Amino acid sequence: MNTSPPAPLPTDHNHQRFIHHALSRAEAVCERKGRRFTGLRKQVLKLIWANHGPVTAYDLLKELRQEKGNAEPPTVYRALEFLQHLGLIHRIESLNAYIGCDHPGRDHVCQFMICVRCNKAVEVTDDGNMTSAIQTKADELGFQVHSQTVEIAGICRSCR
Amino acid sequence: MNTSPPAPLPTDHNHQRFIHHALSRAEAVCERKGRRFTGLRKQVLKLIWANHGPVTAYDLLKELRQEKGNAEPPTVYRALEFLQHLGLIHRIESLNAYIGCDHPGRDHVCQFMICVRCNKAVEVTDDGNMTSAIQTKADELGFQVHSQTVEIAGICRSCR
DNA sequence: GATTGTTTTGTAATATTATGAAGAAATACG
DNA sequence: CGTATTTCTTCATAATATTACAAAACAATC
Repeated sequence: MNTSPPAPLPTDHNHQRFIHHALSRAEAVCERKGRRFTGLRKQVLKLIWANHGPVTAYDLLKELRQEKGNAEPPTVYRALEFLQHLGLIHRIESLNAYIGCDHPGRDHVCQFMICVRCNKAVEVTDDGNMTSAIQTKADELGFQVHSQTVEIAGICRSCR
Repeated sequence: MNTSPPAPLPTDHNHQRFIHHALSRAEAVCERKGRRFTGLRKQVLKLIWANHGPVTAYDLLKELRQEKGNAEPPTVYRALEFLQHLGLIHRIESLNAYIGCDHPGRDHVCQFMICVRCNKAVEVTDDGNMTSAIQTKADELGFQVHSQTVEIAGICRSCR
């Protein structure tokens, strides 16, 4: 008879590794920028990655409460703000939700394809087309770009 | 002595005409689609145009209350939803605000340059570059686009 | 290893944005 | 007309986000 613990699904296992990777990357970023990667911030980032899609601040708040008993909105919002500033997560405006960034570090414009059916969001890496289209328009208008939000809603391949 | 009423500033005058134009355009759209352009909906659309930039639902609620005494959130939100569905206004996700659409009627992707200093938002007409960049990416991913949100934040020419 | 200044976190209160549900009023339509 | 549908009002509540201030943790220096 098999007494070993149930093997985690491969995807879960991968995901665990993925989370771990994200966390060490985050640690490195903080190090480099001289900011503190405190327990709380790490915990919030971990929760964000543990969810497979965009999570709202209040989702995180609930989970945080389960893990550490107490937590109020500012706690979550502050951690989110910190992580966002360091480019470790992105906010998805059209969902009021947050998601981990696949490739923090380099400055990048960030664009999402968001499935209205399964609620997954994938961050798209721009070849430069989108960015240059935006830049061209901005130049025409004499507009100095600070940041951009590109969120495409639709149906993803697996939900079709 | 001059007893005539103070002449409105040209810009205000233009703006009045502009509002009026927007309203009749709206009326036409409703007609064409067989929807009712009720007093309330007209009033809300007028208020949106009367503001020179993006307005929030609760701004509109306040103004509505001043004009007609009573009004509750659902009243405003429903009118907004109606107008949005008909393409007469757009919602700006990053501001939780609404703004009149310059060129309703034809289906169009919609992109905004939003000034973080003066809060004005201008709707940019895409030459197709942006749209095609997005479409290309979507095709790559097998993603079927429903709608897109492109919001560029920065400093506009006159605020530089 | 105490002191001091800075950053981070906790907590309570409140502000802002948005939706649900039930019934009344207005309108369309046979 | 009568009746079906849509729209509007109202009250209630949910969801999202911020302010303000106190306490705790930390880091840097003496």
